[in-house]
Amino acid sequence: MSQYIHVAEEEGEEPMEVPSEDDGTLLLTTLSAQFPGACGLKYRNHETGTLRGIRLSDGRLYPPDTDWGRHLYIAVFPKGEKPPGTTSLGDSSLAIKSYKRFERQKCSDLIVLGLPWKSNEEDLRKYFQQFGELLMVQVKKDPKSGQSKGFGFVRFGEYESQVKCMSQRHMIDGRWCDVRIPNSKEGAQQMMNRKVFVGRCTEDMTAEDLRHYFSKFGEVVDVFIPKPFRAFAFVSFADPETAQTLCGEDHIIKGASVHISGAAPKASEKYDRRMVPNHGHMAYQGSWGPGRGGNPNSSSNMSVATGMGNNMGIGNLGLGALQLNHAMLAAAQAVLSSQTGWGPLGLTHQSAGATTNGDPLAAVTTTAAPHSMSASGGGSSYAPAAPMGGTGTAASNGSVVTPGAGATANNSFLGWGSQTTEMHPAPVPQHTVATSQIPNWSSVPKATSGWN
DNA sequence: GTTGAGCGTT
Repeated sequence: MSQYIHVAEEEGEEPMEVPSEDDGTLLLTTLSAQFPGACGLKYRNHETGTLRGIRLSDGRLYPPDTDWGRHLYIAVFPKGEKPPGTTSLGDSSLAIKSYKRFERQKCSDLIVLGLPWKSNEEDLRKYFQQFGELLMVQVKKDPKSGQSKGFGFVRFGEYESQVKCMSQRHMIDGRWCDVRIPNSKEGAQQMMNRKVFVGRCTEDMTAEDLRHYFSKFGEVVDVFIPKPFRAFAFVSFADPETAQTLCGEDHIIKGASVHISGAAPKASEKYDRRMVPNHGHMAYQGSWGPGRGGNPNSSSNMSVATGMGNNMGIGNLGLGALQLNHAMLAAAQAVLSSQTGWGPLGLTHQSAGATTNGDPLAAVTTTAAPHSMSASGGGSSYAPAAPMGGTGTAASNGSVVTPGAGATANNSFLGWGSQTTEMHPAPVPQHTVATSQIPNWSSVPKATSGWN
């Protein structure tokens, strides 16, 4: 049962409506798309006068009662920090720019899919500058004919712009277009520094145990425990800073001392294809789930296989620590090579359960009203990559309109059917799109971990 | 001059 939840950045400030999912939960990604950096929700309990926290699990916020009611919820930010200044994301202020979180979260190139053949780089720039400063705009073309291939790339100067841009679909020159993180090395790299390797795990540590333990340090977006038991795990955080802070530390979990280090193999400081076995087959392929973002692996291994229980003593005691570490490193490399961060290949290790989405980088699940752009007067095919104009705002672009305001809109975004210009008065909630875009994971080549 | 899921000559 989906509903709109009133959320404000602070008590007394203007609330914004954010939509819940059909199951009544609110995706953290939905929240963070509107409140970048937010890690939770709270509200004032008028019976006690105190603030009450909202339960967060697996990237989902759960309603305090049977539903969210009419409470005014307050976005919670890490360590009490919040972006100073503005409450809305409409303007990219310097204040927000200085907010730590945005310094850590780097922009990546974004692929724009579904462009009209006629759209050129100038068209793209005109449209996308409403989200913020653009550092790059490209329309991929056939070298000979100059004809557009129907997709392109953009890059924003500020992460805030990127998040905002990815939280919706886009009407560009009469077609609905999608903006996604490309399946590139860069994306995998960005994910890598959010993931830590947890060595010396014991078999009684479940994914839930690890998630619960590490949530003390920051939002955990994924826990991966290889099966069968291999005495290590991977924990991924929403904030790379959290992961990096933990690196090198020893922690006691369930009475055992685990060691935390970077998930990327130390042999290669920079993640490099040449270091990865089987790279020819699936390096980076599908590192980012097409269409919906999120993590196919997320919390899908809440139970740990116990088939190798009898071997535990051997692994922990019989072998020397160095050997074990080597074994763990080798296993970790094997797992990483087949996972490449967050690839669908992870599903070969564990069951494909419900996915969560705690990753603002891949936040495409929000339901913000799509913007649209009427066909602006055709310009030249090639727009020089360009004067980085000032930070554009929606208001500065007269050609930007919203469907709700009677602009050209259609319902063809329900599928990739005809992109007609049929008028449609009320846009359908966007989250209906996400489910229609869940890819067919089974089409992905199978990986070999090297340990099985 | 057609087409509509995808992933970038640098």
